[in-house]
Amino acid sequence: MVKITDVARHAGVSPSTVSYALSGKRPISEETRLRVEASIRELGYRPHAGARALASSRSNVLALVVPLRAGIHVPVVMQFAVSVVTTARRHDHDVLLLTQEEGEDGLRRVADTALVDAFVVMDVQLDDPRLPLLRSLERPSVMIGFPADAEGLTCIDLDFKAAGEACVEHLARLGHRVVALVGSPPEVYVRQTAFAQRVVQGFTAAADRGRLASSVHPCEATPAAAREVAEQLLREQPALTGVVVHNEAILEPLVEAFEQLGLRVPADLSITAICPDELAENLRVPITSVALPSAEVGERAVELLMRKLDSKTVPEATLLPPRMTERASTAPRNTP
Amino acid sequence: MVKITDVARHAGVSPSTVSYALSGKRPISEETRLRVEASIRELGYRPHAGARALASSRSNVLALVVPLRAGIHVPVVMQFAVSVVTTARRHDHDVLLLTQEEGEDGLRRVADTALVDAFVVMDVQLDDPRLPLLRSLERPSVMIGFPADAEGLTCIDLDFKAAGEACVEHLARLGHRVVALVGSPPEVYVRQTAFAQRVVQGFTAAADRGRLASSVHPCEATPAAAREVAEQLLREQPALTGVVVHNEAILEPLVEAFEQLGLRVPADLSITAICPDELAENLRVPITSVALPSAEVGERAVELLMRKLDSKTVPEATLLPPRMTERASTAPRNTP
DNA sequence: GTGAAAGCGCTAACAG
DNA sequence: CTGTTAGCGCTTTCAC
Repeated sequence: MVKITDVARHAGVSPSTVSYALSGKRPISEETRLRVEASIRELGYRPHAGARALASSRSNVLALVVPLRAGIHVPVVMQFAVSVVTTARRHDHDVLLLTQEEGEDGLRRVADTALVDAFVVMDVQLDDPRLPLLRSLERPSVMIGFPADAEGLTCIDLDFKAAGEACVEHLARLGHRVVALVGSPPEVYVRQTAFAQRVVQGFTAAADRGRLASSVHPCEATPAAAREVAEQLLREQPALTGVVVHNEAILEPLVEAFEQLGLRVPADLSITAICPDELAENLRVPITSVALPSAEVGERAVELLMRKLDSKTVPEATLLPPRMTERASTAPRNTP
Repeated sequence: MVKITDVARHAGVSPSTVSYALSGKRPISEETRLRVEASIRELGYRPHAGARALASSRSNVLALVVPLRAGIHVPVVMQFAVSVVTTARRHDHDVLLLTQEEGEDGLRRVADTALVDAFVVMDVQLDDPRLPLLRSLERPSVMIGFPADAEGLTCIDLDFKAAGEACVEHLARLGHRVVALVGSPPEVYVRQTAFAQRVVQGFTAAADRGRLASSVHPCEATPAAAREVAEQLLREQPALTGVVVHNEAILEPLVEAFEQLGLRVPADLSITAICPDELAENLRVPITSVALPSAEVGERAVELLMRKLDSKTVPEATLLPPRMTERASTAPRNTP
């Protein structure tokens, strides 16, 4: 294994000069820097991560905490993860994957052993049990999602309330007067996951403001459940002409179910969704949707974390504004 | 931060004794061990990961290499990942997430910096460009999937050939004589991913052996593509009564498409799949399937890796035998 | 069964 | 602008 002293000798400088040439933490003359860089390349030198972590008390590793509870849409989680890794690498950091089997102990463990420098925490609940720990840990963290009390924490997410509002307002503009929200599985609400609730808030507030009749329907993530909800809606709300879907897993079967029940989309029923663009684009009827910007959220989360690691201040709350794309699933209300 | 010398002082022993009490690498008297353990607990001592890695040249971190190419089913990848993390933790290891943005350089980097001790490599292609590197790296690796030439490597996967055979044999036993395989997206075959090809091999071989008429149909991972394949099959193979599906994303829409085209499952058409049990169970018509044992593969992969890290020998190839579960989607051929 | 001490490879004062 | 050097906290010979 080639080490820093080998490089130093080869370049005719001291180890500290090599170290500083690498870190840029003090000025190095153009000439020696080039010589050091050449030696590094020639010898194929790679600094030992452990030695570095020990000497600098920085591991350059972030922990990504992925609980993977029931009712979450896995592809979205994966997109987050990929974008977190990609962005972390751009900042010369690696990513340690932490699932929730160990619970909060896992967080404490990797923090206490100095395995990681900071945390990206996903799937945050309104009353998340990890909050006290994250506040007490001496390492910075960024949460993807908002708890009820975010005091002293850094959070980022799509503005789900505004997303819910945007969907309703879009339908209202098209003349729809009776709308329904088909939401996440019941357990997601029971668990008090913030984002699901905020969609409901936005949906309801916008409907009330616009004097639309509205109702909310949690829905399991199975095609069968989707069909049931479709039937129920038709039965109980015959005047319904606008639907907002906030449940990736059942978007496709729900649309199919409505059509099988004799409703044409968008002629008889307008449908909008809050979901990844990729999903909305690829259905048989492309769906007007507010994008779930997983990649952007992951990227921004890591960038916030990097600023915190540099002891810079960051906003406590970052809400990404909803971005709606009109596709083939919404149309003006068919007034007979 | 509490360190090993603090614990040593508190317990009235030397640092090395604390270290050995922790690692068990040399005998410690019951009495001192208990005293050391008590001190550790009392002081809340956690060994510094970097210091440990530096002194022992073991980081106790595995790299999980997840390429995330097009055409792979994300939930399955996630299941692998979770099971890899869980099993690694059981063996006192953590998991670093490596996507393929960096390509092979990423592997080399984390190996050369001693960030990780070993690799779990997913989504292996028949002619995988990472193979030479993995062979040359001084760190052990286990591949999930089989390349064309696995010489000198350790591989594990479901026996996809046997899985393809099992599906055909099941249909043959039920009296079906004309069968089709609806496979993965074309890019998966073009890329020469081993598992997709092996399903085709097994499917075709078993069909030939049983003198069944058979055909193979790659299919994009979209509902629209599923509908097209269904229509095509009905048009071109009117005698078709048995279908094997190896494409998680389109299983549900394909079944729906067949039924909308007037075929009842299983009365007119028997369907079997190679997919996660969870998917097969939750369709409106539960599907007879060979399980994709993601969790087991991930677990076994890590266990192989642990044996290699202990310099024990392991089999080069581990093929998990297919396990078929009969559900509601297959029935004896309806002989009019 | 236990202790002393020499590193592991790097960073960051401190010194010039 | 560069070199010298003292650790960072742990493991592991070597010695008893």
